[in-house]
Amino acid sequence: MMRRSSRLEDNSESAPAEAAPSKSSPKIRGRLIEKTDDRSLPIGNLLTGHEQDELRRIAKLVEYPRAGMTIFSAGSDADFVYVIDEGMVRISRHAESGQRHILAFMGPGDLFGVPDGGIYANTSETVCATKLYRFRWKSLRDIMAKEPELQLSFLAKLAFDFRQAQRQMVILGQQTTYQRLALFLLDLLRNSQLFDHSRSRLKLPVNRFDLADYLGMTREAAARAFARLEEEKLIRRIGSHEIEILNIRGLNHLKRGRPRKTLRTR
Amino acid sequence: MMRRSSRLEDNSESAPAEAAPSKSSPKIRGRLIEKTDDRSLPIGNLLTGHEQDELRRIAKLVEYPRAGMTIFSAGSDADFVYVIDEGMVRISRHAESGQRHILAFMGPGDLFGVPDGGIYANTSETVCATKLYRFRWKSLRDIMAKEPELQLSFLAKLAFDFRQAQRQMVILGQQTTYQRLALFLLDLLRNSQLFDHSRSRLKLPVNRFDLADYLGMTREAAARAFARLEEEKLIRRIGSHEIEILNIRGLNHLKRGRPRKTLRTR
DNA sequence: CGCCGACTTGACACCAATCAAGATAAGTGG
DNA sequence: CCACTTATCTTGATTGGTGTCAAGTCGGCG
Repeated sequence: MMRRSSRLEDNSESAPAEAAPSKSSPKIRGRLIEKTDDRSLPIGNLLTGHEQDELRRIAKLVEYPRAGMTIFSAGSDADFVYVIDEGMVRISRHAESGQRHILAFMGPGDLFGVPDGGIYANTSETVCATKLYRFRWKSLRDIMAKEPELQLSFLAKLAFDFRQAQRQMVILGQQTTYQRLALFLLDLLRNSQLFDHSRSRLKLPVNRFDLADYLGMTREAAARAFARLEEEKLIRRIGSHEIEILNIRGLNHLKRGRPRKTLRTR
Repeated sequence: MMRRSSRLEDNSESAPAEAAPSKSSPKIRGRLIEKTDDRSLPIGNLLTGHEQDELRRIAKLVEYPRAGMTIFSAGSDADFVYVIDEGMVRISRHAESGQRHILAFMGPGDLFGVPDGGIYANTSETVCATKLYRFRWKSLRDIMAKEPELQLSFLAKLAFDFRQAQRQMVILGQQTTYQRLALFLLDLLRNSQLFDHSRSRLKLPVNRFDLADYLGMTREAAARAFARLEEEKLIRRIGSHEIEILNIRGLNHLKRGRPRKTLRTR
């Protein structure tokens, strides 16, 4: 919505998506977007080998007990970098028009808050109760300067987030609302924390607000997109935060279909 | 493009945009996006200090004499990483629907072709005659493992591109076609190679095809957006690749205005 | 001069943003 | 436990924007 802008260039971070269980929904820790590497040890996978000890020295565990808490705001001085231990965070920014845009949902093991010119480019808020490892950026930089391996994992994380951003650009740029929603649901399906294969039930970790701002549409459009997918027997709504998947192949087929009418042959 | 603003602490890099002179337009080497640092030595700014020698050892200068040549395609094995010496390149990807989407325009000094799991995630094509420094990824990785400084500049480049991608996400997600176009033009204005302050003339380095695919619209929508800006006395079209800027403040005001009708107050 | 590509304009239909209102669920206090 | 309030989600009606199809213009090049 609205809000204004921000304009800072960018910052932040990255990637995947996860979502936030609203208060009503059960607490969910799953990641929206699947990654190939194991995330069982949030810090662990960031640091391989003995660098981990170095990192732990400067890490501080901080807790945010409720949803909707601000971790940092766009434009403020960026002293810290964070790695999620538990919970979920949304990275957002406001366009000059005031519209909020959610760039990514981050889950356990994800890193965010990389400074851009000394300040944060994005805003970061909890989406549920969350525990974070906090690193002073200066200290982290010093360690990285001595530990090429650590830098490489850092680089890999950044590269992954970058790819996610590019993927999201393509999604935002060219699909209809229900196609974007279908893509989003397909991403969620890959998360075993959210998708119960045996019953074909999928938990939706984000509310309609965040969903709409992430997919570049309004709440109403999101609701209508759900309605349309239901009409076409692809899904069945159980509650606002849970659906039953009726036809995965149908959902997959959607994203291959022509965006609107015919395929442009440029 | 986008701006490249300035804001990276260190160095910079990457991403943004430049454009391609179409065959009809005069050859343009300027960067779409202005950078603060001198680019006389494209490789130079990637490497500070003696790492430059190491890099030059494994660098090979390759030339692509014409526009529209493919440097690499998405999905192919990624053996090389490139740094632009001269010219312009567009980084694109195709959605499952078949639509092309241009993720970024890259100019001198920009780095691209970072592999993702051993293959290229995007396609890269020349937008005009171009000279590139080519690095074997394996070799570059070996050097980086020994040179933390080099890794840092690499990281900074990646971080900059990432921020650009995030900025583009916000643009794509929420503006109308003429607002997106206005933003694009404002970015171009920052490039002195393209904008003649004294006459208020701006050269458009990209054709309507690339423009539309970069801003997430059709050629027709792009043409109509130009027409609308002209109706509102903000610009005047001189040719399809050159315009006169009549009201910069008006253009700036556009991006702050409400996207469509009223400001949503969520 | 005629072809051909790039660009522009028009007509039309459809989608989605908006505005408004209702339905459902959650939280609060008695 | 129920009444009330509030937030969230859904549905409906309207309108404007933009994709699509089609036609026309402009400019370069043979």
